[in-house]
Amino acid sequence: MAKPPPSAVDNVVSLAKRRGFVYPCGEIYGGTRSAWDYGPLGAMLKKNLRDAWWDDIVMLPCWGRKGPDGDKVSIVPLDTCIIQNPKVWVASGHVGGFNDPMVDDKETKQRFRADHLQGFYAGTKEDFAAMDAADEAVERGLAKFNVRPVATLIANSPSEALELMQRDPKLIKPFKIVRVYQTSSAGPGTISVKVEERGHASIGIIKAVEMSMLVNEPESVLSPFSGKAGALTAPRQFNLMFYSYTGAVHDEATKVYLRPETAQGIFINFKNVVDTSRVRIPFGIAQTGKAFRNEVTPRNFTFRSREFEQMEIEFFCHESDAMAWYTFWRDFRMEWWKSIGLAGDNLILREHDTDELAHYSKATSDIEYRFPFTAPGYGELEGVAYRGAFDLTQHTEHSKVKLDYFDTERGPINPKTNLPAGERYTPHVIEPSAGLDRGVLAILCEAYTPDTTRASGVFMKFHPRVAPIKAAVFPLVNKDGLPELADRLHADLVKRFGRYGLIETDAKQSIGKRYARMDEAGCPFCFTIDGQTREDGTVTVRHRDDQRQERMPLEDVVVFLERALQL
RNA sequence: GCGGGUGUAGCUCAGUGGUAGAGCGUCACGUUGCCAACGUGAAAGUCGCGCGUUCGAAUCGCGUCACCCGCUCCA
Repeated sequence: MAKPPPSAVDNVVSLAKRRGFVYPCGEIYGGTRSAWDYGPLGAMLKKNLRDAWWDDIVMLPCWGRKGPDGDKVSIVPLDTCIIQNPKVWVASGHVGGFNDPMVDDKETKQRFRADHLQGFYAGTKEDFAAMDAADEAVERGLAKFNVRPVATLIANSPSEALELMQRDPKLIKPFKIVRVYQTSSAGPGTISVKVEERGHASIGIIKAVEMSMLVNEPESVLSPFSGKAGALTAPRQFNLMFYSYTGAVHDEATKVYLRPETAQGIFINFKNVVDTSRVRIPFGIAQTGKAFRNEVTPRNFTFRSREFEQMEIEFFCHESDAMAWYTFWRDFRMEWWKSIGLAGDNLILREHDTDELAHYSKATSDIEYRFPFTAPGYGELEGVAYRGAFDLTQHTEHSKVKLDYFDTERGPINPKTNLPAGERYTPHVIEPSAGLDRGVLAILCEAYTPDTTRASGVFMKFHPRVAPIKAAVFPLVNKDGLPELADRLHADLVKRFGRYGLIETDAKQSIGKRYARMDEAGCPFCFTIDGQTREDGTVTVRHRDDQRQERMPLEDVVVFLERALQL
């Protein structure tokens, strides 16, 4: 069959549906393109991951660890609107940069509008041995020159491109334009010229690079920056922001955008936070929330979807300390992902090359996970970017509101007071920006552990901290007073741990089947009440990962779980 | 968006023109003595959707939608 072989991610998708982690969105109406809903266990898993981030960033930043300045890390939370003043997205660059078909130069990382590409093509000197032959060819209307690409220019039109070439002949070296024909036999919108190449005459044409060429034969298009063939990506529509309208009248004046990232809500509230919460630089602002991007091609299960949740920190500091904070955050965030269960070789830290950086960034690294669908490559979980003062500067320019900071601990020492005179500056920003849904997906993929030796054939090896089901209590058989004992232990555990996750109990069917069911749901511990429990008050705990069993007194169960769940 | 492929029960799939199927899962009852045991029974699909061909379509044709793989978006 031509059907593609089931991939590792297919198995994860299948289990996710079967056990209620992830459902296709809008399924009963035929689905919504690449959108997914979280089922009971998935919603729990996602909440646990979000809470873990919140706890370790906002409640006890970096586990109480000290920053590079020797003080404990200071973070305050924020929760800003999905729909902001549209000017926010103009200032951030999202409106201007993402509404036209764009092309990237893969090598120089430069981006420009695809419809601004003008190509210059020339015939070979063999075709036109003499100047006169060239004139004759054009006059006779021989449209089908055997031309080859010489250069690509960025200009609004072929005539503007011609002007550029005439002003700067080096652009099309070694060709020289010796005559511009008034009419072109090569079609409308095309300029025909006579050129000279090292003494030989030839014909040249200037015309817009066709979109279809960028898509179908990128090798025949030269980069306007490097001149290399095939260096450009296909044109892409970057109208990535969703929009709507406020009020009943729908026109441009009432148009609003759904945020494509939560970060801008933080930047525009920088002054509010500084003025009202007694924070002092260095400090960070943290926020989780949904963001929306009208992706051209959402794909790979929940990896790239149009609606996704972010967990973002904007950490503000003085420029002189920024690199130290960048390194600190990069390393801490990597350590954090390891701590919640992505501890294996599938997680890597990748520092961006200098030519890969955005123009305003001095350093950026990605924390990447080797998903089944990216293997042997990796997909980004979190980006840690040193963004300089770019964002605050942009918003200052557009809003005319100064987003700077007066630092009383800096500046030259005032000899009279023997205190620093203070320094006013625009803070630099380190941005650790993580994808919550991607984190959940990575955890699902990492946890998925085939094991042919056990009945379920697979188990979900969730770290206890994020596992949706924290524990289960089973009577070995559904009689002889065992269910009553199980109910009692279950009630105790629910009372103590119910706020952190599900505590299951089940008396039906064989014990093996119930263990198997918990394996697939990723429950780390099963406590089983048996005949011996009635005699000496002990239960067995069954460990999910190695199926090991140990016996412990009933009264030790709570402490055991507290330790295992890191509470 | 382009190219290739796939849509049948919760999951995995069989069925190629003639009454809609299996395994697993789910639920109920019985049984049970530590890893999906067993028995009996039940619920569950207008075969992705629409139009066409045909006496008759899950099956053939066209269209459409969704998903998967490749190119691109990088939270």
